[in-house]
Amino acid sequence: MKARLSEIGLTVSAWYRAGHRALPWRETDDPYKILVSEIMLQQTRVETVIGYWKRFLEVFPDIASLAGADTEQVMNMWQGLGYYARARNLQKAAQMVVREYHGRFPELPADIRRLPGIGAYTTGALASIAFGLPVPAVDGNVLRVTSRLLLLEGDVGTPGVKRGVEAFVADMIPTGSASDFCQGMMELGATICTPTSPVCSSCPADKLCLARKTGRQLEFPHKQAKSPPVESRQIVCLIRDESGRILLQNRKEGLLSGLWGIPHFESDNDEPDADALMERLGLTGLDAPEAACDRIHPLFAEGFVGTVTHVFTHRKWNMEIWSFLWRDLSDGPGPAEDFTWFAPDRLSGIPIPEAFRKVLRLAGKQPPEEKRKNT
DNA sequence: AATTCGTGGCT
DNA sequence: TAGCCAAGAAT
Repeated sequence: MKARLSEIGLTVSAWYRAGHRALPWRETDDPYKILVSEIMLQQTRVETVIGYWKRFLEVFPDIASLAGADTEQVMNMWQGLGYYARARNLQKAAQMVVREYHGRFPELPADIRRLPGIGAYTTGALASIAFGLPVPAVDGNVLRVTSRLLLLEGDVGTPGVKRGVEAFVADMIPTGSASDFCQGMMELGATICTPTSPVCSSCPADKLCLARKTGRQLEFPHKQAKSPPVESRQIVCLIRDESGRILLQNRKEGLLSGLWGIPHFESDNDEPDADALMERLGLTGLDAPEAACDRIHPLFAEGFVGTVTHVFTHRKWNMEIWSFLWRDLSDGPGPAEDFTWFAPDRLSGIPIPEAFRKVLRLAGKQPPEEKRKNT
């Protein structure tokens, strides 16, 4: 078996050396820049990452600049990329490298693994790509490729099977070619050994693949189906003041934390519930359910704007947008501390997730803002 | 082990 | 089109 694994490793690394896609992070040997690419690439497509990676490194060209940056600006560079905990963990990792390793990126896999946001895969990727160490980097590509090559019957979603694959892959790594092999396995999965239509006739490991030999390529990898997103009805409250500014909340935890959001709450009622909105805004000094339409109340309901749907990995928001005017009634109470008023022309400069940008576009509070392109 | 955490492209 | 999926990690 080991001879077989070793032959696969030599074949894949040689294939990678002979030719591969030119990706920008393959033109550097700076561990920091490679780290940024690896974090961005987690569960994210290459084409999407390219533009973000270039822009990010223009603003944070080295690990010290990222460590010392304003977190809001880091989130801003990440806006639209998703999985925002990655951005906050990346900055924490940068700060840890600066503080505990004097800005010198740690080479020991055990040290790399301790950095926030870096798990088994990213540790292997950095160790092998940036430092040439023989450490397995098992991502979704490698799970698929390996499960096909070896006809692995286990569910690749389970930690046990994944550890088993790591052991197999570790025995594939050719001496002195850890980087080419690591990237070769992923390149193979991304360009040849694809999920639904593998091009086996072009595969360098054609003769070594047990799935190919038995015509069972599409049966692998085995994985259990994910449960569909849970739907909910969200009442989204677009609140502007008399000077046209919009009220946003800095989200502190859970979904979309670290980004600015439009005040909203889950509801199954037909009309927006004034009590729920008051509670959402932290306005405990006021009462009366009818208050949202009362003339002496700061919040004046202007009416229904429209609906927006947004699907997250495991949630689906069916948003109903309602418009309110916040009237300055001299001494009245204001929104809670995590709320801030923003002029419409400031919205393009702060991190706001796609779900709420859709709402802003619907309401015409923000220019359509051309989609970021890879340049 | 099972959930949580975004977004966009593709079938 | 509704679901699947992408260079996963944290809890």
